[in-house]
Parts: sequence; C-alpha cells; structure tokens
Amino acid sequence: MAKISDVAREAGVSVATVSRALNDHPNVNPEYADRVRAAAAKLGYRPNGIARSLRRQSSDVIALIISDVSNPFFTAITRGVEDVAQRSGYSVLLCNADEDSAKEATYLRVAEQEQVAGVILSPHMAGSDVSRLRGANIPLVVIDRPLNEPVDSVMVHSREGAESATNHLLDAGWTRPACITGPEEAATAQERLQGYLEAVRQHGNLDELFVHAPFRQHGGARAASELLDAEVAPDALFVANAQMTLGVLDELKRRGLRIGRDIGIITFDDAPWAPFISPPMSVVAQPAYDIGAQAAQLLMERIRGTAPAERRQLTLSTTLIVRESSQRSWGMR
Amino acid sequence: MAKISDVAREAGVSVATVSRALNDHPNVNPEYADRVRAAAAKLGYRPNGIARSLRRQSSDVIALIISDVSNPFFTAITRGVEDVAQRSGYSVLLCNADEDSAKEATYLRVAEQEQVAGVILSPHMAGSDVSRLRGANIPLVVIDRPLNEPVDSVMVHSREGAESATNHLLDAGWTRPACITGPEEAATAQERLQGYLEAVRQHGNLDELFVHAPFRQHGGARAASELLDAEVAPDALFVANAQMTLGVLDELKRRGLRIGRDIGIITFDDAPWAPFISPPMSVVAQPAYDIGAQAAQLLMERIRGTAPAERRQLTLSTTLIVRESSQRSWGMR
DNA sequence: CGAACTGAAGTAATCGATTTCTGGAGCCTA
DNA sequence: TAGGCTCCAGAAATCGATTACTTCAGTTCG
Repeated sequence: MAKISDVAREAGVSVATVSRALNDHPNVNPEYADRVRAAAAKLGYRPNGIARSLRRQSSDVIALIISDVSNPFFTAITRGVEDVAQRSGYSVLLCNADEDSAKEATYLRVAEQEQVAGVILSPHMAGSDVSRLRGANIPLVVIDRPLNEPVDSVMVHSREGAESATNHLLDAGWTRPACITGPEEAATAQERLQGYLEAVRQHGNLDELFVHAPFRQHGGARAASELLDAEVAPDALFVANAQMTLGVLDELKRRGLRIGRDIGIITFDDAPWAPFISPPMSVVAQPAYDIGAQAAQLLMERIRGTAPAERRQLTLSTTLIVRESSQRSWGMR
Repeated sequence: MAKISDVAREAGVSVATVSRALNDHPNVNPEYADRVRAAAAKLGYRPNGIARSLRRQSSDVIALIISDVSNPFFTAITRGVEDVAQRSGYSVLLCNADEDSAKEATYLRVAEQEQVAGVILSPHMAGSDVSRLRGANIPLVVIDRPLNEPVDSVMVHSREGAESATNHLLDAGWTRPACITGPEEAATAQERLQGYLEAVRQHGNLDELFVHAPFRQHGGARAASELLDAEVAPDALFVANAQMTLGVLDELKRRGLRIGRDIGIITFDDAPWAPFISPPMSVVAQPAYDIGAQAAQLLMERIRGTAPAERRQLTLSTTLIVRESSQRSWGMR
C-alpha cells in the first residue's frame, strides 16, 4: 500500500503538504494541491485509517450494539441508524451482543479500542457497565432499554403499549388473558408486564397470569407450554416480543389450539410476517426505524458537540394494529 | 485513559518492559511482571487497540459484509461466523451493504482502513472490486455469491435446490409453474432461475415463465403481480428468496387467491415464520449457519497462515422441506 | 527603509503501542 | 583474567498519519 510519504515523493513536496492538500486545509497553493491529488490518484493512495485515528483520537465509524440480530425489530432500527449516519459521513459497525452480557462487554471493549466516534447501545441490563466509554470520552446513546446512567436515550412507551394490547384483548371478549414476557432483568420485559398487570387490575377480579422467559422462540414455546398446562389455562395471550410469538405459535399448533376460537393472541412488534400467518396477527407496533434514526441523530449532535450538556430522553409511542388473531369472532360463523 | 507510560511509571519500569510483561514474552523477570500486572490493574489500563494495530499492522476483528440485515438467511450466517470467530478470539463487525454496490464499496474501504484481520463478504455482484483488500494483504472469504477472483468461497448448490423445488411443484400436480427470481446481476438469482428452467425443460412443452425483481418484499409483490396479470397466468410459483415471498403473499392475498387451491408456492430459504403461515410454506432450506461457520473457519486458517496456497471452494447442499403450500390437495376435501 | 505581518512550505513532535537495538551484570571457560 | 555467553532491562526506532512550530519570501505600512 502506498503511504503518504510515497505520495509526497511522487509529488515532490513534503508529507505535511500532502496531508493538508488532501484534507483541503486553507493556505495550500492550488497548483501543489493539484499535483498532490494527481500523485495520490496515480499511486492509488488511501490514508491509513488506523494511523489517522491514532493521531486524531477518533474515527468516522460508529458502533451499534444490538441485543439480537435475528430480531427484525433490531434490524429495522439498524436501517434507521444507517440512513442518518451515512448522511453525516459515518459508517456503522453492527455488533450482535446476542442477549449476552459477556458479548456485550466484549463489543464495548472493541468500540473503545477502535476509538469509534460514538456508540448506540441497547443494553442487556440496566446495570451494563459503560464506564470505559465515558473514560474514553466516547459519546453514547442508549436505545430500547434504560441504563442506570444519565445518558441520552430513545425509548418506547412499552407500558402503555402493553396496557392497550391487554385492554384490547379484554374488550374483544377474552376473559382470562395471560402475559408472556422476557427475562426479569430486561426492563422492557418488566414494563410490558406492568402494562399487562395494570390493565388486568383495572378490570377487577381477574387472575394475574404471567411467565418470564428468554426473548427467543424457544422461550415463547416454553412459556406458552407452562401457561397452558396450568389447571385453569388462559384463553388469551399477550406476548412481549415477536420472536417469542413464533415459539408460542409452535406450541399452539402442537396442541391443536385454534387461534381466534380457542385462544386469542396479540404480540409486541410488527414483524414482516405478522399479516401473513393465519389468522393475521394483531400487534403493538414499535416505530423501530424512527428509534434508530432518532438515536443516530442524537449521537451525531453529541459527536459534533452541538448537543446541550444535559441528557435528552425521547420516548416514542407504539401503535396498536388490530388484525384477527386477537378477535373472538374469527373462525366462528 | 491510562496509557502504557502511566503503567510504566506506576510500576517503576520502562514501557518496553510493560509491553513485554503484558504480552507475556519470555525473558521477563517474574517479579517485574507481577508488579506490572498490579500497576495495570490498579490504573485500569487497557492497551489502545488503534496504536497496537498501527504497530502490528493488523487487529483482532474481522468484518462480515452481508447483503441485507433484514434477511434472516444472512443473520443466520452471522451466528455461524460469530461462533467460530469468537472461539478464536476474534470479534465480528457486521456491515450491511444493503444490496447496494456503493455501500459495499464503502464498507470494503472501512475494512481496509481499519486493518481488520480478515473479511467475509457476500458480494453484490461477481464484479465487485476487492483489489484493495488484496493490496492491503487482508484475507477474504466469499459467501453465497461468487466473485470473479480466485478466493476461498462457501456457496450453496442453488441450481440443484431450485431444480428440485420446481420438480416438486410439477410432481405435486401443478401444470404451469413460474419463477420469481432476484435481479439479473445477482448470481444466485441466475442459478435459481437456471434450476427452474432445467426442470421445466425436462418436463417438455411447458412455458418458461419468470421475472427478475429486487430480492425484497416489494420486489416479490411486483413480480407476482406481473405474472398474475399475464394472459395465461401461472398456477404455481417458485420464489427465489424469503423476503420476496412475503411480497408474493401480500399480492396473493390482495387478489384473493388461495394457496394450495388456486396456486401453489415454494420458496428458497427456511425463514422462521415459514411453518406458521397458512398453509405452511414449503421451502428449499439453505444451511445458513454452516455457511457462516465454514467461511469463518476458512478465514481463520488464512489469517493464521495455515491454509494451503490454492483457493478452497466449498459448496453445501440445500434441503427440500415439503410442507403444504406446494401441495395441490390442501384445502380440497 | 525597516518593522510587522501574511501566506505557504518544510521540519519535527505527536498519538500509544511494539520491537529492535544496545548495554550491563553475572557466569563459565580457556 | 580476558573473552564469550546468556538474561534482562532500558533507550530508541517504528507504524503512518496530523499538526504545532519554524522558516522564508513577499507585502504592507508607519
């Protein structure tokens, strides 16, 4: 690889001049600048990003650390992040923490070591340790789940979404709704459960049925199985995430339960497949793309230093999309 | 952030000794080594990865550049890559080229600039320019789609998969199968089309019906619409990717066509939702996880220098999974 | 006319690690 | 006792850029 000194030799100037010309600093003789550009093009010179980062103490990539690549919610966020980052000239490195604190820590370390310009993180737990980022002065924006630190964040009104989903189930005529939520340490799991509980309590003398499980397909299957094995099984399910819902569907199928007739179901996250299963799945949709876009926006402002000192906390709203899986009438005629 | 000279001062030794102690070189007085480790721990020292990479001319991260994060096929690959990379002590930076040559070029540049230890790429086109990686001496493994360069690769027998899918459609009693495939520049799109054509030709006097479209949901919808608007519409569809299939389903629904009765359908890729739509979707499953794992394995060997000089080309097989969407009987009783 | 200023180039310090080179201490051997 | 080894630590070079500082020529102005 050609380096800056090669370009300097080729153009017959000093390395400082090459650097200045290529970064279009003021006060460079245009004629020299042209010569430098020609030499650089001829040699196929590309500045070594590592050396540049070392000197500048920052690079033009940001890290996006998400909880689970295979969850469409997070990949939709990714799109939002990429679009606004790219517009500001930043590249996005995606890191899959895979709902695992150890992997998350690894990627936070990588982010620090690689001196990324900023990090967007969906923390595995509220207690995730981001102290090294602060130490390295790397801006951070947190998404989806809160952190026990005063940092910029973009969240969603999960509780309200869960409450309206549960109310919808009740309004539709189901009488014994249960909640399948994520692991106890996940704040979103807690909030969605809270929303469910609130709705159930408002309706009076209803049992509070819920189980915690991993935010994964197998977690949903296990949770559904547990609930349905109970002495008095629920007749409707509110599921806290789309991945789990696939597991739930599996379990319902295994047991031959017909959705809309034997059991009602509504889930968080409007996965791309939701309209196409049978019956079409009612959902609480999260504005995933916007979460990503807003988070990236906040991060860009922090990186540029145009952000106010105090933390900013955005909370976006969910949308209840009623299809058929939550309706009692379906399949009865 | 504490740096190596701080540790050296704290431990009362030179920076060279600190470096040697921390990288456990031979010939370091154990007592000094202990003192260095203690000092490093006390200061919370972590070597600056940038500086280290600059000197060592390589880092311990690899880049995985995929065509589309929102495609479950690629996220499954990601899992495979991560598992084996992690086992060898490498972190994976995921880059979403988004079926866009410009973005792909950007990420290839980033990979070069950041001096990653290696790259796994699913190239947008066979002509994608990877010359810079060769120049920078960064090992490359190509997945899913071939490249006009002699590099290690892990592919799938797409043609055979497509052929068996089409044959299955024909065997099931459909008489006018069509193929919805990806854009012409995508090799996988071509191969899947070839497989379809081969099957159709073997069966004699059948029309060859196919349309190219982007490997996306809207692409599938558009293609389906076009085919179904034809004078003599197909009675079965072989779709080249799961994303497109969602679009196809949308279009079929819009037109009120009943799968299994009015039209048969089979698709490439066993998406997680495939068993749950109605009727359950027959698919040609790709061994996505294995593709990733094998590619990472090849890459690790290249990085370690234990790989043979000549290129290695693996081609894995697909599996036909017959569910119900492809069967003629469904819905008739 | 000389001091002060400006523009544009080069020299060298710098970022933070790794690694080569250099040299001193201790030991062995002829 | 001199010469040759080995072990180990520090000094300094190195990776490839950016940038503070220096230098010099040409201009402006009192």
